[in-house]
Amino acid sequence: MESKNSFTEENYLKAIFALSAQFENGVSTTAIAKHIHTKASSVTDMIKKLSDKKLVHYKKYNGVSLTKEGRRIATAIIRKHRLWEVFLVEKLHFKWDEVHDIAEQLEHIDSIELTNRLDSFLEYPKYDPHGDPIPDEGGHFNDNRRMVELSEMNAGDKGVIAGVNDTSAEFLQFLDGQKLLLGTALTVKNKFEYDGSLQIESGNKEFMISKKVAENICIKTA
Amino acid sequence: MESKNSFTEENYLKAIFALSAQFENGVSTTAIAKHIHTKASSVTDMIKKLSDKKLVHYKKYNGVSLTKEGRRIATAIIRKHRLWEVFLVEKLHFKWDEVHDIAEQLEHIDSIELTNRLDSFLEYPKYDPHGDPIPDEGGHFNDNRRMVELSEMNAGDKGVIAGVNDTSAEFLQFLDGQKLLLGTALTVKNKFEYDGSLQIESGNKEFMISKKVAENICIKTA
DNA sequence: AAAAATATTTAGACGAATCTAAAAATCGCT
DNA sequence: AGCGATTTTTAGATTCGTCTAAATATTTTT
Repeated sequence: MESKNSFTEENYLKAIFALSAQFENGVSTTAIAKHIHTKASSVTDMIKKLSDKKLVHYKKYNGVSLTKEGRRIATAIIRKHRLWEVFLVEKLHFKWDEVHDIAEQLEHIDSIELTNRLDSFLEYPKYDPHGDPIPDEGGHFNDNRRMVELSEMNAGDKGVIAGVNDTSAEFLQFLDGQKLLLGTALTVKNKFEYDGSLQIESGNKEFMISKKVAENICIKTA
Repeated sequence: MESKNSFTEENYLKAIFALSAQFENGVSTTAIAKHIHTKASSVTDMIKKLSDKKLVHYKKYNGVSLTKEGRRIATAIIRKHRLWEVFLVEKLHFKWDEVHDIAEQLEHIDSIELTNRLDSFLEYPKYDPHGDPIPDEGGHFNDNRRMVELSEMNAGDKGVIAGVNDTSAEFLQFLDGQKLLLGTALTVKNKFEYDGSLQIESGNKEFMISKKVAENICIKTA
């Protein structure tokens, strides 16, 4: 029996999933609070509810992690979010930095049939417009690519922009202004060790990128 | 300043709009309660809130009607609902009787830009798969369709059942048995001139209708 | 190892949306 | 006009998600 989780519960599960990548041994209350812009006490309350529903493992003062069922729900939401992003960019011609807020709403639409038909309509895309892999119906992320941060690359290396670590509107607009779009091919011409900045060639232009920016650009390398 | 109405508020506004067609001089509390499957006391509470927000006109014991702003919001939701229904049927190949529940969710997605791009993607449809007119961005329903008797239609014509000439119990029961209800969309597949009978497709079924029956069914056609 | 700083949980309250039960107003009928 | 039936509103309780403030546990520093 599907008991129909609220949007709020789904957002907590999604946040815990996202943070689980960084905090391997249980996600902290404050990390979640920061991530969803709420207070630690609210997080504790919600975690208790999710724990009662057996969607998270929880022991007081010990951090939280998803159960199998919790992970299933979280990946289903991510699948929906990313499929809708593909739809918005490829069919409705939104720019890839405009779609997040809308997808954030669409991801909660509850219909497995809809999700699978959307997947088919979009011809089973493997990656969303930000370069993030789209899990299959079973929740599996099949990403065979080698992704490195631009900051890890060296002079002479080539690659294609396939994602970002910072998804804030400011950063995305900055990239857009620099014409650093997804799928943009680039070559590292030079790396300056004293401040970690990189000289980049893309298309016919050359320009400098700071270490901080380079750490937030993910490159798919051959 | 858009103050962001809750899903619940939006559903009340939609219900009041729908019921306003029948109950010309103010919609009753119980009518709304029946329509949204809730209790009259809940309706009274919500109406007070909507009245405070100036979305409905309300005087105790006197029924309720939409203000200009309330009507604007209601038609915007109907516009979204019907556009999404077109998307689900035409692009994702749902059948027209499967889409209501999903559209009921999608209609609350908050993005004017999304709605207008969807409209454009669908090539500005005038009617939804149930034959109901889709209002424009200004909330105007431009329904130019004529009412004709089914017997006047020809092969290839599409329309929606909008009335009957014969109101006898026998005839209405016959229609009910054939699932030819008000609002049912249908297509004329073939017309046989020697007896005036028609081959009709409705939903996923096909069947024959005699000239006599066809003369008593009124169709709204584009 | 004790004190200070930080993280987490508890306690208590609030607004939203709902319900039940009861009171008040209106309607319908003779 | 008045009485009963129906409709509508009020009063009070409940659940959900949130908050602040205070209490408790853990971690860091000295």
